[in-house]
Amino acid sequence: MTSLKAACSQCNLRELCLPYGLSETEIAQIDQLVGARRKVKRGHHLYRAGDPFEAIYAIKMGFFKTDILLEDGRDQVTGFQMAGEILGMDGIGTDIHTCNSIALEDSEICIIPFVQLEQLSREVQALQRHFHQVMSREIVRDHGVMMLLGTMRAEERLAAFLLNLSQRFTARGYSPQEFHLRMTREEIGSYLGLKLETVSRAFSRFQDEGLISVHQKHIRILEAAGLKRLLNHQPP
Amino acid sequence: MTSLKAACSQCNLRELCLPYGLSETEIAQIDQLVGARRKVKRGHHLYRAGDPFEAIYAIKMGFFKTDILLEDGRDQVTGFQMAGEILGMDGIGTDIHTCNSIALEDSEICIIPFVQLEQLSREVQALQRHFHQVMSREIVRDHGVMMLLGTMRAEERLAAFLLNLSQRFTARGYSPQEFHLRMTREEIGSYLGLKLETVSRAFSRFQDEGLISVHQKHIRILEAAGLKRLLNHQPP
DNA sequence: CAAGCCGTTTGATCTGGGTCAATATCGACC
DNA sequence: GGTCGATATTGACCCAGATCAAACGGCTTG
Repeated sequence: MTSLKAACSQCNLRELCLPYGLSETEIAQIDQLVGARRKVKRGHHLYRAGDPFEAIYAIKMGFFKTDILLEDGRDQVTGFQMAGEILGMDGIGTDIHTCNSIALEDSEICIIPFVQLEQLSREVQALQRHFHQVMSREIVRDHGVMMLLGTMRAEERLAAFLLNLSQRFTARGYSPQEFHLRMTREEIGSYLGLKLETVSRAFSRFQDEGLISVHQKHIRILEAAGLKRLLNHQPP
Repeated sequence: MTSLKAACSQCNLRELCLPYGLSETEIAQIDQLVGARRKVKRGHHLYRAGDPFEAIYAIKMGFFKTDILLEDGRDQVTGFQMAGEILGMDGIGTDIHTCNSIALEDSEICIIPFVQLEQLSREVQALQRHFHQVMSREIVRDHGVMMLLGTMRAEERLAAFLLNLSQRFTARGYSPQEFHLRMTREEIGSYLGLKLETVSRAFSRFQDEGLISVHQKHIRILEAAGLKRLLNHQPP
């Protein structure tokens, strides 16, 4: 575990991340707060369900998934997180993490000790506000996933998933059309409530229809409008 | 709209609600904060998707559902809320509510203006802490629903739903075995990602197996252990 | 570069829950 | 107390996606 001192003030993600909307002087205060950086190798846990909760984490670079494991062995991926996004808020409620957070590629995160975050957000109103917004957005995102799992058919789910990834990559300065998936078909399936074969078939069908091109984990979106059309169309 | 002054200090829900864990003097401060009570008649909205966000709401008495409506007409119930629970946190992220909140029976809520809540929680650490816990628990609850929608079969979903309701009624001093559902089969189905016929059939099957007795909206749990067994069993 | 091992694709078949339809029951309102 | 619309139950049939199975491609590793 390497630990460089983090510095939000130097970070090009600050407009996507926790410091969003803060003034220069306020960001300087956050620099104090953010403890250290930590590297997490691909496949390693950032935290596990059951771990005591001490901090939330901002992704400096890399890609994560969170999942929940039931006693009977079934598991569910609850989210994929990329640079600038916040991990660990599941632990605040009970002081114990309730899911696992696993790096899908070699990653680096900033540790934000929670006691100090609360302390500072009692002093810096804009920070308090923004932290509440981050939590609320997580709730709204989860509602979106519930919608997806509860009402959409397989192809709609995958289309929604691809468009969501595309949009998030775009916000980070990458191409909206072209990206490579960090997760396996099985992980996508778990997130979308589908089996990996169904995910694979849906990819193939999208490709046949000329909406995307797929080669393994490499995705190119050829016709975003076609994917969007899938979403707003009622199932038969 | 009737508006009585609320008084957390007098409220028998305070140990379930926002004031949880606060001292007498701190609760007195909350009394200042909580604006007014408001009655919401059965079938009426507390707020709608698109409404500007101004306050969160604590349910004083009654029963609510939240739902999301897609442009194409599909909708999904995202939750059912009962006395002592908090509504409206979906609006914090964007300053606009993202779902509808509808009373399923004549209800009464306490209005907690959000600006003032943030103000006071900058001063009262225990309040800040608890509010963060409430939000985090909402996230964890949503993960549970994702798990349910993503990995469970129809009967498991319904069993989980009944046990969850039972547990929440118990926490409010009602019978764990006997309660009446405030929502229709269709609303249960929407929440659980099932059609109303499937919900109805699952109820009938539970009744045939002697696990519960159902008469319309009246439920009596006869063998909670049997329902729990359904949950921890892997699907074939 | 051969051997293995994942991860992925594709085909064939099966099934849980959706769909469609008919009937039953309840509660609200004249 | 009778009518009507909303809610619930039950049956018959069907299909999207699961399951089972086989083969393939791209890596890592010796």
